[in-house]
Amino acid sequence: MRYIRTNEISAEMDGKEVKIGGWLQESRNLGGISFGIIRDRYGTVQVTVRKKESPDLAKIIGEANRESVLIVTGRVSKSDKTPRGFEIIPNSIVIDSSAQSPLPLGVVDRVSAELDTRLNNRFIDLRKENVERIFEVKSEMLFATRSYLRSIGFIEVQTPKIAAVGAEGGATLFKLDYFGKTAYLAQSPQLYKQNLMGAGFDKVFEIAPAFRAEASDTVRHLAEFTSLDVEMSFIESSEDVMDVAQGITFESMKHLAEKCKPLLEKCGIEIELPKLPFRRISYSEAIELANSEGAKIRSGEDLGTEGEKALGTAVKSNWNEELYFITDFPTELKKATFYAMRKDDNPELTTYFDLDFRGQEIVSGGQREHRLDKLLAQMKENNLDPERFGFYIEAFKYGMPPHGGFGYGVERFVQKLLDLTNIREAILYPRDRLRLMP
RNA sequence: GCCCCGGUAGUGUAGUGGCCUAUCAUCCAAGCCUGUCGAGUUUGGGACUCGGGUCCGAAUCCCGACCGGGGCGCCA
Repeated sequence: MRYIRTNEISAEMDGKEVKIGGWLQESRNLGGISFGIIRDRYGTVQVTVRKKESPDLAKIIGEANRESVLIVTGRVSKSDKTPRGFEIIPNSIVIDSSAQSPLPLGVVDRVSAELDTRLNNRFIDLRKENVERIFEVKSEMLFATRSYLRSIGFIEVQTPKIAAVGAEGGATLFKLDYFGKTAYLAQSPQLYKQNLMGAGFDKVFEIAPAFRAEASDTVRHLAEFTSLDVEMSFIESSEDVMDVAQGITFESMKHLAEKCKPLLEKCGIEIELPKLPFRRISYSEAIELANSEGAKIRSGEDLGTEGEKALGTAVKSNWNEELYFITDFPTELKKATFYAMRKDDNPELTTYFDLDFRGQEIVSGGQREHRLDKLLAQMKENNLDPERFGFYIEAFKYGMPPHGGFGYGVERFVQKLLDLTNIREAILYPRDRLRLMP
């Protein structure tokens, strides 16, 4: 007999024999009757045992520790005394895999646990319905993203995660021994996806881990995160690139709002689709807006965390919007981004933008400098040796189209969308400065 | 890297030098109750991170170690 999932059973199946497997969420032992609640990823069902009729089965339910895996075969019985309108009257209950007691973490206890405790026991934490849902949302978001990008002609690629050079300096690179040579974990597919523009792959995207050895210990940083990278050729300006970042965001939200209603209901959130196009706010306007909400940022200064948050508040109160671009970043602030194209008519400004969601950066990108002489000059400003970037530079010598792209923080999007206080909740097994296990 | 803060049963907490034989909830165990569904009810169980110090006396004060949380810088 094949297993049936809890969501596949209904009151209409009254009388039918079924086999279910799941975790014993709780058992209630009353005078002459016992209830066992069996849970799988889809929900719960109640198994009801009358002690007089089945003393042996009542004993098994009573003896099984919470969270043990039970296999129950029995008959579906229509009942108006249960929330789902039916229950299972078992003819067999097997404790297939017993759970030790006490549990390191309760799945349905009426006390919360600290994130650290939860992460230390992540496999149990993930049994919680509201925790598991986060990853369903993430999965749906990536599904919608792939569908959208493919529908507008992008192909999905995979670039190396072990590399000899990083895109931005060495401070944030994880060093590793590569057959006696020094290599690094990729902090970004930046150089490779640009290289692919030279190869003629005019629209590519990649969804892959990126590694940052930043000593950033915050609720929005991870040492390993999922980077959604896009790169595209023959663009007129960074506006073309922004449209795609906007499209991914919008289509993901639309997919969730329209195709995943039960999931969103379970998450307790409602998605209000953002207006298109997303508001474009220039860097200098952003400072004024942030300052109007109490930030104290001088012109030319970086917005900083405080400024970003204040800007989010300002945009919300002025226009009731939560997704917006910050454009025209000053060259002074993007100096380290040697591949960023500066505006031809005003070299003090770059073509770079951020996409912020409720006061937090989730996307960063822009048009790249594809003209070799300018690129080399910008590398020189950063004291970077082009020799070290061999394969990257070579591609610019043999026909490189105008192009641009961005990096999109998948966990950051999920975090903001679901209003999670810590980004670690948006990744199964977070890696941060202190955590390498599990 | 810098700045703040914390570590008490399995989980989450109360506790600011003697009233601590350490609070409450959850949890666990046993009992009662034929329909629970945050079940109810009775009884019971379980903890001061480690090392040093101050003091008549330390969960409480000091030092160190280890572990963790938040903020900033930076970024996705």
